Amino acid sequence: MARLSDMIEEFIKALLEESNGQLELQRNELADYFECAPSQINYVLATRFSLDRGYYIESRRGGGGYIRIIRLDMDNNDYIMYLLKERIGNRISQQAAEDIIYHMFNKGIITERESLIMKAAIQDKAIGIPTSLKDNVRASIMKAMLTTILKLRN
Amino acid sequence: MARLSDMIEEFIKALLEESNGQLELQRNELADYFECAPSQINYVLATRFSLDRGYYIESRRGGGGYIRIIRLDMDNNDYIMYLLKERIGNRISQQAAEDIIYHMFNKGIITERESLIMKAAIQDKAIGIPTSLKDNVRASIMKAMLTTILKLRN
DNA sequence: GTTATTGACCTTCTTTGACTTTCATTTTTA
DNA sequence: TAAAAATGAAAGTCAAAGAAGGTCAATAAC
Repeated sequence: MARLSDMIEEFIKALLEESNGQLELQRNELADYFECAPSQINYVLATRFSLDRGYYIESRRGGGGYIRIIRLDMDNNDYIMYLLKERIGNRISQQAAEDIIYHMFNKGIITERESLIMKAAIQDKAIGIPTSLKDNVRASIMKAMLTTILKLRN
Repeated sequence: MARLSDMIEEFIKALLEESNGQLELQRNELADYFECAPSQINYVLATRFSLDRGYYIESRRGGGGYIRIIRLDMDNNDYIMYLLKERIGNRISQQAAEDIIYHMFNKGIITERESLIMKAAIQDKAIGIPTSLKDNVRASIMKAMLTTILKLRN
């Protein structure tokens, strides 16, 4: 017997196929359809549609809420995926982050303006908390920005 | 599902477009038109036409009352200076920061891509430290990015 | 022993309605 | 007839209900 998670995964992938790699769905609706707990959907999204696997998820709560799933083009984004999955872990120094940003600009992944804005955001001075945590916060901000860029390049 | 709030927002924005950035309306009339509670209009004004998003509201009660919505139009450099020197102090919430970024995009100070990168950098999730400090770090990052943008413009 | 499933509880955003305040107009009243 | 009171016509406020999605830990299945 096929596992529920797998069935939901297949279902979503079929929808993504039909809809050109981007779709919006209602969590409760989908849970109803599969007669499962709504949180089952979150489980499937977390395990099968993670960033690692090349998907980006955004959602909104409240009336008119939704879950949006975006399939990322991994092939054309090797470098960013490498940065997210391997290069940047829990911590990164300002110098290393700047080098990465500079490199992205050189490769034409981001504009010069974008590179300057990003550099501003990851400066020691901007983060301004005890040094022990700075590199952690920087890594986290850096990954958030990179993830957004990944989405943009789709 | 289309949210009522969004429909009302769009409607008002269209009216503003037609009327050169300033308009007067009757709360009850608009509520009638959308068949909703009058206070729904207040909700839309508070969430979508806030100062941070670049609108100013005045109103008058009683017979012949009205609500006036004014789209603010400040010189872009002045606006950034205002943000740096007055609006953003030591702390700022994610919502307020997002509203400001949205407004800057609307005014053409930054591109959409830049706005998304900036939003990524100031998310709660990206900053990821004790809540008590988040707003401080966000204010600091926000100001660093704005300072860079200001430089770019001169 | 890892992967799935469920359910209880939480957070966010929207919508509604009851009650309040303000202002203009009309009606009383000294 | 001028001040005061009543009336009605707005808009404002706030809390509760409703409508989503999120989290996490306990169990179940493999």
